[in-house]
Amino acid sequence: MARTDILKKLKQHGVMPTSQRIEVATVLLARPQHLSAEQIIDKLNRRGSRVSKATVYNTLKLFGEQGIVKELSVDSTRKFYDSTTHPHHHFFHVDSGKLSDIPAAQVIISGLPPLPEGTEQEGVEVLIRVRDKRR
Amino acid sequence: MARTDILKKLKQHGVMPTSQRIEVATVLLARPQHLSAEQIIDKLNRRGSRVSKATVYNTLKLFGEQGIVKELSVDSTRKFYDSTTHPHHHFFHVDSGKLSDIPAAQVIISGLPPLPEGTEQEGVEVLIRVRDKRR
DNA sequence: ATGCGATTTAGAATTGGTCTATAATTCGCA
DNA sequence: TGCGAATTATAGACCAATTCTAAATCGCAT
Repeated sequence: MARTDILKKLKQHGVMPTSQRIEVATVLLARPQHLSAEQIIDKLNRRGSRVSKATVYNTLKLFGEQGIVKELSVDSTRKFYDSTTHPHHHFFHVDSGKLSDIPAAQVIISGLPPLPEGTEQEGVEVLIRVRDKRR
Repeated sequence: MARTDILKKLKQHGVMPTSQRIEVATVLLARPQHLSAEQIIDKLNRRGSRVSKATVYNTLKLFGEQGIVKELSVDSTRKFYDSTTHPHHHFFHVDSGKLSDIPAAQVIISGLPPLPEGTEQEGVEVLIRVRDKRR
């Protein structure tokens, strides 16, 4: 994603594009991927960007709230940040801890009961837990 | 769940029924529910059972491994322990942090892609995120 | 240049959970 | 019934991810 697109995206979502936010966005939005905060910090350091840990966390939280990225709670030891925000599902590889995407487009879930009284739906997530085939 | 049933269940799953394990099982398996470790510790204390924090965690982990309860990672701040172990899905109420069950029986998911190469399926979880209806 | 709100920062604090070393309990068995 | 071995329980130290705090810095309109 080009720098100008990043800038546009931040503005579209009402986020002031500071240099640290641009750095974080550049790393995470580079491609469809799922990264933990720690992985993002590593990548930033490797690029030579000096962004503090606190800022990375603040920024990721802000991006999540503004819909620039999607927070995933798959593994209770850490959060993942997904650069793909449109609805989709995941495979979770339990041996490696890695996620991969399942496009939501053709997935149909039927036979669900009505939502609990007084609630409205916010999202549906399908998680398919897979492991290395043992033979 | 009566004490004798608890005893039977622990034995069936190859878990030696010590008094602490019976206490924890009694609290969690009382009904279909989703409790965090902290909630379980509270309930134990309120009943007057003195079981250490470490033992509660050890026990819950053991129960999870032996299929007596199911560990859920829905909210990345903590784990939930589900007294219902047969396959099913969940509503997650984002405002209250509470879970409720969706029987898996009649839910059908179609249009899923093949599993990633070299992997086999371990489980499927559908999570429907709901919030209070705003009007 | 100056002031001011927003942002960033280092490091402390918090939280959920695990580890370690010790103490207590239980088991197999003579 | 009693003893050593093995298993389990415990307090408290420890750990990793994340959040908080309070001070420093930035961007920019005056």
